[in-house]
Amino acid sequence: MLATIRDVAHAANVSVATVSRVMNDIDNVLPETKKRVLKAAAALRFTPSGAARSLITRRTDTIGALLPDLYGEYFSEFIRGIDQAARARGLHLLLSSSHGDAVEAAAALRAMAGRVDGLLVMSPHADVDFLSHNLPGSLPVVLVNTAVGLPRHATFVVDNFGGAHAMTRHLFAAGRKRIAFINGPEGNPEARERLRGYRAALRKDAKALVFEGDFTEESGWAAGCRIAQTRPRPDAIFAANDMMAIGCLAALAAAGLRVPEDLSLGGFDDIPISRYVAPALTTIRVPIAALGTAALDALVKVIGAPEIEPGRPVVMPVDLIVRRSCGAVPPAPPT
Amino acid sequence: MLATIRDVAHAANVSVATVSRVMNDIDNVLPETKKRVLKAAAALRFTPSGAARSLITRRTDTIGALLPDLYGEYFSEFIRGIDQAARARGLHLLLSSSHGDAVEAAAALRAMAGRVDGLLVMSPHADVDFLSHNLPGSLPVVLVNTAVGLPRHATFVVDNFGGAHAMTRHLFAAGRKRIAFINGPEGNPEARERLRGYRAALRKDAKALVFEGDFTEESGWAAGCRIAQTRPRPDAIFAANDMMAIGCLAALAAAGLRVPEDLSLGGFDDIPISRYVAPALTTIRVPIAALGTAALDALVKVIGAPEIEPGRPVVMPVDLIVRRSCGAVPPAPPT
DNA sequence: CGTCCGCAAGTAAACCTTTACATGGTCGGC
DNA sequence: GCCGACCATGTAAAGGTTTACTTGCGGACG
Repeated sequence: MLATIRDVAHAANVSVATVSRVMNDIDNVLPETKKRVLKAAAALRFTPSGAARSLITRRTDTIGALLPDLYGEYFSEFIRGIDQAARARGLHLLLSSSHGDAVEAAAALRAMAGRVDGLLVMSPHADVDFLSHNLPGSLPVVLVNTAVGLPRHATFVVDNFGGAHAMTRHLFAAGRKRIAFINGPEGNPEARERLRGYRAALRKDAKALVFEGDFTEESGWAAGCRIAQTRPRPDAIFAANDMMAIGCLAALAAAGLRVPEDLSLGGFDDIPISRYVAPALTTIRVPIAALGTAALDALVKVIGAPEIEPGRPVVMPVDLIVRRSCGAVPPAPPT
Repeated sequence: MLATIRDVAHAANVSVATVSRVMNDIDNVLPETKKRVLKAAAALRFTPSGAARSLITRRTDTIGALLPDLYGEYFSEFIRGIDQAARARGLHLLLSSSHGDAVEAAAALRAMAGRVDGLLVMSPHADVDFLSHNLPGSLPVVLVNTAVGLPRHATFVVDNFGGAHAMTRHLFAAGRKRIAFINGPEGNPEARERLRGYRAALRKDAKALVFEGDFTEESGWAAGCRIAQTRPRPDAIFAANDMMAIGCLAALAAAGLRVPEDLSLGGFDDIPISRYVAPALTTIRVPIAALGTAALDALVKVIGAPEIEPGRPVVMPVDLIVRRSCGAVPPAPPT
C-alpha cells in the first residue's frame, strides 16, 4: 500500500506533526530534522493523500469545468486558457465535457459538486433552475457563454450579438445584397445571439436567409451544398462559427463556386486554423483562451470572497478580422 | 456551511448509516424511510464530501491525464476519447496539460499523484527515470505515445513509423522524386518515429530533405515559405502532422504554387478539418479518440488488477487516406 | 541561581463518510 | 408457544492529514 505520514514519521523518528510541517514548509523545523524527514519521505515515496488533506482543510484545490459537447479548436483553446490560469494558481482542473442533454449535465454537475472548490459552467442547459436544483447554494459558480441574466452568479459572455452585427454590416458594406446565415444548434444561447445580431443588421429590403447547422464542419458542408443550389443564389454567407464556414467553403469549392468572387464568406470565432484555409477566412475574433482565463480568475475571486455580489455580466469584446474570403483584401501572409 | 450526512440524518430522524445506504442505493431500506431521507437530503442540498468518501473507500474515482503542450484538434479529439470512456465508467477526469519542460511536468505529476486512482501519461519527458522518481511505485500508469520500451507500464503508441513509411512510399508511387519532410519538435518521440519512417522509405537515389517544424500551423507556414524558395524545388512535401501541412499549404498558395499540380502534399493525423481544406489533404489517419479510449480502458484494467504484467506495447494501426493534395484522385465530397 | 521566554517537537482532536457488527423486532415453522 | 432467521436500522471504528494546544528544553536576564 501507499506510505502514509505515519510511516514517514516512524522512519524519521519524529511525530506526524513534524512531518506535516516539513511537507508544507511551515513553522520552524530544525534543518537537520527537516533533512531527515525529507529523506525518509523520498525513500518511502510518500505522497500525501489528497482526500485526507481536503477533508481537514476543507479545500480541494480543484475547480471543475462543465463544458458542452464541444468540438475542435474552440474547445482546446478554451481549455488551454483555463488550464494555464489554474496552474498559475496551483489549482487542479476537473473536466467534464460532452453531455448531450440536461439530464446528463445534471448528473455531471452533482458528481462534481462534492469534489471541487468552485465550478466553471459553460452549458446551454445552465439556466437558473437547472443550477439551483443541482447544486448546493454555497458552491461558487461562474457562468460562461450561457443564457445571460442570472443574477446569482458571475457571468462571462462573448459579444455574440455585436460580432454578428458587425460581420453582417461588413458584408453589406462589401457590396453584397443577399446574405445567408448558417445557424448553430437549436437552443444554444450563443447561436441564438449570433442569429439575433445577423437579423438586426439586415437592411430593410433584405430577407433573412437562415440555413440549419450545428457548429460542426459537416453541417457547414451540408449547408454549403444547399446554398449552392438555392435560387436566386445568395451572394454572401455568414456562418455562425468558423468550423461551419470551413465546411461550407469546401462544399462551395466542390460545387464550382469561387470565394470570394462568386460569394463572400464570413465566420465567427477566429480559430487558429481559419487564417490558413484558402481563401483565408474573414471572421470575428473571440478571445477564447482569454475568456477561459478571465472566467477562472473570477471564480478564484468568488471562492475567496463568496459574499460579494456578482455584478453585471462581463461582455468580452470581439474584433472583425478581415481576410480574403469576403473579397475585401488581397492575399497576404497570415496575421 | 455545506450540509453533512449528520444533518440529513438528524433531519430525517434516522442514523447516518441509513442515510449513507440511501445515498448509495444499497441494502434494504424501507421505501418509506428512503423517501424521508431523500426529501431531507434535497431540502438541505446535501452533497456528499468527495474527500471523506475517498478517504474511507480508498478510491478517488478519478483518473489523471498528464498531457503535453498540445495544440488544436489533436488535443480535443484525444480528450474527447478519454472523457467519454471515463464517463462511461463513472470516473472523473483530472486534467493537466501544457508543461513546457520536465520540471513542470514532474511537479504536475507529483501534485496529481495523491488525488487519482491512476494516471494516463502522454508526455515527451516520460522516460523511465522521470516516472520512477516522481511517482509512488504502486500508482497504476498507462503510457501513451511516449518513448517505447518501458516494461513497467502498459503502453499505447501510434504506428508513426509505419504511417510515415506508407506516406513516403505513396508519394514516390505518385511519381514524385524529391520529397521534403517537415519535422516535428526536437525530442518529441512521435516526430522522431515519423522522421525515421520517412528516411527508411527514401529510395537509394533520393536525398533526405528535412525542414524544421514544431507541429504548429505557424511552423508549417514558415517551412512552406522556405521550401518554395529551395532550388531545385522539391516536388512533394510530407509534413509530420496535419496542422503543419495546412500551414504549409497556405504558404505555398501565397507563393503562387499549386497543390497538387506543382507539388504534392501529405500530412499526418487526419484531424477532422483536413478533409475540408482545399485541396483536401492526403494524410495518415490516426485513431486519436480511439487511442484515448483504449488507453483509459487499459488503465481501468490495471487499476482493477495491478499485479498482471503490462505486456508489450500496443501499436495502434494507421491508414493512408488519399485525397486530392497528393494529386492522386479527383475532387470528391468529404469522406 | 531562579524565572521566564521562546523554540522545536509531540499529542490528540477534528474533518465526513463507509461499513462491519450489533440490536431489536417480526414472522414462519415445528 | 418457542426458537431461529431475517430484516431494517443503529453504533462505532477507521481512514490520513492538519493544527491548536501542550511539553520539555536551553538560554537570557535579573
